[in-house]
Amino acid sequence: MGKKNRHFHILKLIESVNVESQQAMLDELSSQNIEISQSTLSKDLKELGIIKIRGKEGRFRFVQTKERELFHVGLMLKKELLDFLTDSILVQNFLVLKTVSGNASGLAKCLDEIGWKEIVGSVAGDDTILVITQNEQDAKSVMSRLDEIISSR
Amino acid sequence: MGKKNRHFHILKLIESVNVESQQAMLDELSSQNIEISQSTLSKDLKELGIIKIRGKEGRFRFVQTKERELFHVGLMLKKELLDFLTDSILVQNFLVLKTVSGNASGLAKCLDEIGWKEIVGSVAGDDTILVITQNEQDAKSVMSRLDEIISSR
DNA sequence: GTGTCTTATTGATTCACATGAATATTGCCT
DNA sequence: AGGCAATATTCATGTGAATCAATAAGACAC
Repeated sequence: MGKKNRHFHILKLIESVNVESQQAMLDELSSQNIEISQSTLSKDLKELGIIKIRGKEGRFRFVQTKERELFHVGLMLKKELLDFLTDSILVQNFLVLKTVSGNASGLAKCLDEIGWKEIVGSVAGDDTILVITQNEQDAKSVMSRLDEIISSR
Repeated sequence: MGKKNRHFHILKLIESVNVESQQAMLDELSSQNIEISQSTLSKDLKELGIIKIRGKEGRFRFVQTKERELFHVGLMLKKELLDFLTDSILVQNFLVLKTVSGNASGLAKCLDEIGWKEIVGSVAGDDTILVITQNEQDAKSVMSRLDEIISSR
């Protein structure tokens, strides 16, 4: 069972079951045949941006912080969604992004969430995204930021 | 420069420039500051399913085979798109797949292209895919195939 | 503060993957 | 067939990620 899948299960876990400690999580995961050590779990939680808080009645809960969700979105952009980007064209203060068919909307949403300040908004079809910026400078900036991420893959 | 990005450039290359040998490719790539050995290129081409054929006038060309494009789609499903799958629900001969918002269409297209025989067709919205099969048995089969891929990530 | 339960970090290890040099194989021309 | 150019494969190596055991650090009750 891979790491990604384990993360998926951990996220499910903190939403549904009431776990109050990492040990409880380990037990739950174990019952799903996911056997990991406490140190690995601790790192997983860190990666996922999950923290422990004290809810009502003094009970503990684990929740995912917004910052880290965003961090996660950033990773997603880097590792996955950009694989579907096939072309980018600069047109004045617009950036036209071409993607593998069907993936424009997903990539556009991701760009939205990441909230780069240069981007005013975007419209997505099936395989094309129109990214709108205030001026040509900003459009260029977005393009180079994307290029940078892409070439590091 | 990562492998994925290199693959991207190689695919671009065989569409635009007329390269008739791996050596020519290496030179082209080199002019883009991508320096790799011939053995690495050979492996890249294999992964991408690119073969050498003799076109008109006896000139050689490199093209991507359909089989390998499909293989690539399979990898994409495995490595990337399935990350956006958050839930799957079996309803008689339907499978309802929930995804991260915006990614339903991309995943559905991928499933279409992969052409599993159990799948009659699919409809995708923003975050939901309805996969239609002939009967409950087929729907179950699709679900377990997806599960298998997911848990191996 | 002390002790205990919980979580984070460190250090060592393993493992998979990517790569290039060297070599083998293939395919083609004569 | 022989020989050459192009491509594929093998083998050894390096690198980074993932993991766990052990330990440190932190939180909290008393």
